[in-house]
Amino acid sequence: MRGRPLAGREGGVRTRNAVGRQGLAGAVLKIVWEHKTISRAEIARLAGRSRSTISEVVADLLRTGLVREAGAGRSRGGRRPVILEFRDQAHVILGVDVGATHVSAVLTDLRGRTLAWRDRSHDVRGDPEGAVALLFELCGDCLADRRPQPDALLGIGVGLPSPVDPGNPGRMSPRVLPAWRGRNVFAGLRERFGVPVYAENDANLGAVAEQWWGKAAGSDNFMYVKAGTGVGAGIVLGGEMYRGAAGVAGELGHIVVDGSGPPCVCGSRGCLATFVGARALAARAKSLSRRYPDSALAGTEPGIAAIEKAALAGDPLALAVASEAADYLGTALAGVVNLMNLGSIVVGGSLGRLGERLLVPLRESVFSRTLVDSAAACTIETSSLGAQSVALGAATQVLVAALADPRLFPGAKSR
Amino acid sequence: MRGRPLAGREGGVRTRNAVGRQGLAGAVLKIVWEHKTISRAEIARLAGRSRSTISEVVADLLRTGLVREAGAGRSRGGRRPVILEFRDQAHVILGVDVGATHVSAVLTDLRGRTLAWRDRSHDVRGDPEGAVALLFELCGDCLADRRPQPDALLGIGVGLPSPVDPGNPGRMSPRVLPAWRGRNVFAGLRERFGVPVYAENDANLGAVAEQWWGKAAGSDNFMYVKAGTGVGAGIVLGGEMYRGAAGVAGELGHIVVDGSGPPCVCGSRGCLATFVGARALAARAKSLSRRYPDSALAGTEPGIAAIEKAALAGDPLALAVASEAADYLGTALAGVVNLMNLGSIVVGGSLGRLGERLLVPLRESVFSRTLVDSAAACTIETSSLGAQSVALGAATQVLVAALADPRLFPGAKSR
DNA sequence: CGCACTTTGTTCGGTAGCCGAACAAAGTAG
DNA sequence: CTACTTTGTTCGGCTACCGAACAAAGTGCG
Repeated sequence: MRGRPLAGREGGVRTRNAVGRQGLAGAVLKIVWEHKTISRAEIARLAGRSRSTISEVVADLLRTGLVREAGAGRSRGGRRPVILEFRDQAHVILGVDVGATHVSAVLTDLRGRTLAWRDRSHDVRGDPEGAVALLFELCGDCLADRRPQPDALLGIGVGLPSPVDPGNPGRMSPRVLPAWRGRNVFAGLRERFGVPVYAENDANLGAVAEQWWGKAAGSDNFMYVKAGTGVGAGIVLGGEMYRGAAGVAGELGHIVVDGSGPPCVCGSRGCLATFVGARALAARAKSLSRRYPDSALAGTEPGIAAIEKAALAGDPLALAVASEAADYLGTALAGVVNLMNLGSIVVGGSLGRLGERLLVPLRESVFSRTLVDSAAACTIETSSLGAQSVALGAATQVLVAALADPRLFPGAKSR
Repeated sequence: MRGRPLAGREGGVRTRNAVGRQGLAGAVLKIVWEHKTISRAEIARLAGRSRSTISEVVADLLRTGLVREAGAGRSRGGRRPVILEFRDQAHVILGVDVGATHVSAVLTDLRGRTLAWRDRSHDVRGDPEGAVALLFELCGDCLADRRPQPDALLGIGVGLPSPVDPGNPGRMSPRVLPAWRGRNVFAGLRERFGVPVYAENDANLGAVAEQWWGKAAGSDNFMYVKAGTGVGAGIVLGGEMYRGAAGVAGELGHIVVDGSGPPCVCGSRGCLATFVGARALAARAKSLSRRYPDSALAGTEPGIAAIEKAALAGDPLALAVASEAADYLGTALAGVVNLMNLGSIVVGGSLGRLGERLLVPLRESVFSRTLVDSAAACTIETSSLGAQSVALGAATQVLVAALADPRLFPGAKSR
C-alpha cells in the first residue's frame, strides 16, 4: 500500500481532475452512439446533467466531426429539438484475429459494420515470423480495399490465443506463441500504421463482440464460450471484462464433469476438455462409427471441421457426437450458472456454429441441472457472428476505448 | 433503455454532484482508518490530492469526533507532522446472525473488536415470531453489557440464510423464512434502536468478515465457502461483492463432481451437495462405520457437530469422512479456480473449523487439478473467525457503508 | 384564430471542489 | 549558523457544473 499513489478509480473518488471534462464527454458521446440520433435535451436527461452543460460538451463534439446536427426532430409539446447524429463513417478500425492455424483481419466503421475482410490459413506456431508478415499484409489489404482518409484510422485491435495482460500487452504468456517477442509486433504495428494498438485474449474478444453486436447485448453478467480446438471462455461481470487475480480467468476446460472419467493433462479425471476438445470429438466419432455405418464420417479420420459440416448436414453420427458434447458442456455450464448466476451464455467456435442442433441438447442439459432462481435468469444462445467474431471484437475494443475518451479520436481538438 | 434515467454509477460518469465532498471525505476517512495513525501530508500523497484540500477535509472529520489529533510524529527531514488518529471507540455496531437453528448477536467497535456477544439455539423456521423476539432481546442484551452513549450506535447489520436483494432487503426469497414479512422485522429494528439496518446473505457476510478481519485481507478476487448444513459461497471480485444477474450468486452445492454419482434434488447427478452437506456426511459416516469399529461415531447416528468434534479429536472414521468431503470439495473448487482465477479461497462453517485436517486433503485435491498459472495465484485457508464470523461480517457491512459516506455517522455536523 | 403553456437551446452569473503559490513554523544536515 | 526539507495553512484562481432567465419555436384549448 505504501508509496503507490492511487491510480484512477478507487474508493469512489472521482478520477483525478486531470481527466478534465473527458469523462463527461465520453459519457455523452456514448449516449449519442447508442441512440444514433438524439437531442441535447434528451442527452441531458439521460446523463443527469443540465442542458447548459450538455450544450457545451456537444459543441466540443461537433468540432471533432464525430457528431453532427441533422435537422429538427419531432416536438414533444414545445419547440422542436435539434437532432444530433453520430457519424459512423467518421473513422475506421482494424481488427486482427491471430489463431493457432489462421490469421484474419477486418476493417470496420464505428458501428461494427464490416468494410473489408481477409482470412488466411497459416501455421502460426510453426512460422511465427511469417505470421507477423501476414498480419501486416492483411491489414494493408483491408485498408487498400477502402482507402480511408489519412487520419481516419482509429486504431488496431489484436486477438491472441493466449492470456494477455492488458496493462502489459507485450508480456503475454509464452505458452502459445513462444517465438513472438510481443512488444516488437505491437510496436511495429503502431509505427507502420501510426495508431494505437490494443491486444487481448481471443475468447475475451468474442465476449466483447457478443456484448456489442451479438446475442449478449444488454446483458451485464454473461459468459462467451469458445468451443473449438480447446474450450475457453470470456467472462463479463457487471458490464466489465473479468480477468481474475492474475489475468488468466476463463479456463473452462478443466471443470470436472465426470469424476470417474478419463485422466486429463491437468492431473484430474473427467475434465470437460477430455470430452469437448477437437481431439476428443474426433476420437468419439471414431469409436461410435461402428454404430452408424451409413454416416459420412464412418471409416474416416474426421477433424473438427468435418464433424461440424456433417452435423450441419444432419449426419446422425456427427449429431450423436455433438449431442454428447453438449451434454457434458451443459454439465459444466450448469455448475457455472448456479455459482455465478449469469444472465446469459453465448456459445461460439465450431460447436457454436451448429446452432439449434447444439442448443436443444445443451439447454436440456443445463436446465435439468440448475435451480429455478438462477436458471430463470439465464438465456443460452449460439453466436451469430460467425468466423469474424474475434476480429470484430478486436476492432470493438478500440471503439470502446475511444468512446470512453474522445481524445483518442484523431483530429479531436486539444481543448 | 427509454425513460429510465441513469441511477448512480454508470458509464464512468461521476455520481451526480449531490454527493458533494462526501466522496473525498469517505476516501480520506478510510485511509485514516487503514493506517490508524497518519499525517495530513501522507494522506494527501495516498489520495492524490493537494495538502490544502486534505487539510479542509480533515477539519471536517475532526469536527465529527471520528478523527483526532494525537501529538507530533517523526520528522522526515523537515517539520514534524501532526499525527491524526482514528477513534475506534467513537461508535459501536450491532451485528446479527440468523441461522436455521440459532440466533446470535455481536457488538463491535469500529475496528471489528467484540465488545459483547450472545448466541442462542432456536428453531428459527419452526418459530419465526419467537426468533424475531429473540433477535431484539439479544441486541438489547449486547447493548446493556456495554451501555454505549446515546447516539453512539452506528447501525445494525443482519445476516440471513437466504439470498437478499440489497436494494430491496425486505423482499427476500421466501424459501428459507416464509413466515417473515421481512420489511416488518427490519423496520421494527430501525424504529426500536433508531439506526439504519442493513440485511445481507450469510455467506456474503462471511466473505466480508474474511476480507476485513480474516484470511482474505488484501485479496481482491476471492471466495468464502460456507460448508455446514449446506454449501454456499460469498464471492468478492475486484474488491466488491459479486451478486450475479438476479442476486443469487454463490450456489456452490450443485456443481457436478461425479457425473455418475447419486441423483440430487436439483435434477443432476453427483452434485457437490450430495457429498458435502450435513446429511451426506452423516450418511457416509454411518456406511463407513463398519470399517472403523473403534471409532467414537460407530453405532451412533452422528450429526455434523459430532463429526466435527470427533475429527478434531483425531477419530479415524471422522477424519476419513472429512478427507473424502475435502476431495469432492476440492474437485469443485479446482474448476472454480481454473475458471475464475481467484486469488484466494477461505473455507468456513463446520468443515472450516477442522483447520489443517481439512486443508491438507483439500489443497491436495485442488492443486492436483489446477493449471500452474491459476494455481500459483490461489491460496487456500480455513477461517479463523469462528462462530462469530457471520455476525462480525454483518457489523462490518455497516462500517463499510459509513466509512464510504461519513454522513452516516451520527453527530456528523451537516456541513 | 388567439392565448396560455411547453420544450429547446443559449447566455450568463454564481458556486463548490480542488489546485498551486506563497508563507510561517519547525525540523534536519553539513 | 546556514541551506535545505517538510508540514500545514491561507488565499487567489481555475474548472466543471448548475440554475435562472430568455428567445425561439412549438402545442392545445377555448
